[in-house]
Amino acid sequence: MAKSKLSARQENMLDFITNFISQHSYPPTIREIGKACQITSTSVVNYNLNKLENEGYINRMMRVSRGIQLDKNKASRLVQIPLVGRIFASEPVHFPEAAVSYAPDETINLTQDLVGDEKEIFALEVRGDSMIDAMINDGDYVIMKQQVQVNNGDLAAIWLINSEETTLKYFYLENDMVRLQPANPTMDAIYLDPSTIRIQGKVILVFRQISSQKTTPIKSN
Amino acid sequence: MAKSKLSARQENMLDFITNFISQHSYPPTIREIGKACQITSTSVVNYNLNKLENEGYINRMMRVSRGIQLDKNKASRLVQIPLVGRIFASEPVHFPEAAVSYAPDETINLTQDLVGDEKEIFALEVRGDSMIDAMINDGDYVIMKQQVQVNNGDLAAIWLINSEETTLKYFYLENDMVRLQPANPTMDAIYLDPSTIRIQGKVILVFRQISSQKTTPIKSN
DNA sequence: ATAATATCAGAACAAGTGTTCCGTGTCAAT
DNA sequence: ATTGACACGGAACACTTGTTCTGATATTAT
Repeated sequence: MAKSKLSARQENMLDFITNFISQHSYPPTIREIGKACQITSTSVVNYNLNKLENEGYINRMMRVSRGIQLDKNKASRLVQIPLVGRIFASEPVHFPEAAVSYAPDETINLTQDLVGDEKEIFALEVRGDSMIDAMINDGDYVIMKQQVQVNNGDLAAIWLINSEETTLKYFYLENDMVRLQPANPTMDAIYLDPSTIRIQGKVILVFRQISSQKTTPIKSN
Repeated sequence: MAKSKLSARQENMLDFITNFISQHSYPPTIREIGKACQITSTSVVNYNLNKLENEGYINRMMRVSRGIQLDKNKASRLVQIPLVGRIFASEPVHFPEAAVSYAPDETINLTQDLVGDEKEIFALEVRGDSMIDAMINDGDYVIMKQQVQVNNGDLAAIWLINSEETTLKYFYLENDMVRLQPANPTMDAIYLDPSTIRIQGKVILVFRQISSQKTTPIKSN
């Protein structure tokens, strides 16, 4: 019932089923799933389909050919995002070393429809009020993808070399100058030479937990 | 390939298939179709499925269970709407007598997704500029359903008893008074006592043929 | 190490399912 | 009346497909 991490095989199967339905508009058979996922035995496919059903990803109709329904509410898979640290204005974003397996103390669980198919995404907790011009408050969580290049219009994490601070702003490259546009429309953009910044990543999602326990503090400015 | 009128049985089947897919998200089997449509023989279902495929309403995958695809471009059926006359501002809408079979000289062919599932709908050609406040011009076609009652917000054909004219306006019943709102937002609504009007029908669709042969005339007012 | 559990493969079975063949009845045209 | 096209029903066939059984292998906990 509860969502848990799927095995690689189950993930593979769910991928295939989703694609198959969107291509054919009817679900695949057990044997079609097996063939696509390199599973020689129908019983193994059946076994993992039951797992997927117990986890709530699909519904199965007993004794009905192609009797698989994608549970639309749950079909978007759980994505476990490692919470790798905190983001301060006063220092560059610290991503963990790539290709190094590590055990994150904490993970943020979101659904795939929210964060998309991006791989290697990280969650960071925002510390301080310095991101206020990105409409991001102290305590917010930022889901980012580490990359040294972003597209125009992306909300990017940028290390300002001269002032030695990290900022989150919308990135636009215009005539060899970089325009950094705050998310807050009342604030002005800043223009910088590309050599004075270092792109650290792209923001995929920002969320804020409004807990009922603590009243939301009123910012003094 | 070309669209033609479906038999009652084929229409019934196509209805069932459409509903079945939307309910189950996988297509029905031949026998499920037969049972739902009171067809005892699978061969007859197969026979009519091939007809539906030849007419372009569905695609079939040979030897595939539940291998039916609704051709989304063609699945919306052709609806033949009898053109029963013209609509003048100076006289009530003249619908043909109900329960009397008649042979319309002309029919308007539209697809079901445009006009919905309503039965007993008629096409009327608009004559004169008097419907201009409903954004309907001379020569436009109006698809209507005859009914003596409409819901608030419906675009209704209304016979004004006192002034002896037909008008097309959005209908709102407010505090025992009827507000007739022109489609043209620059024009004011009129308020009438319900006893002074007679609802004749609900407008389902309005369309205008812009033929390349004649240039669209510029209205003088 | 040992047991318990999870995952897997192969095979066989029973039910589901599309296909095909044959015959009947209807209807319009000749 | 005869023909032909069309629609239909019944039945049988062959293939598809979900299910189940047995046993092997891998993983984890004690």
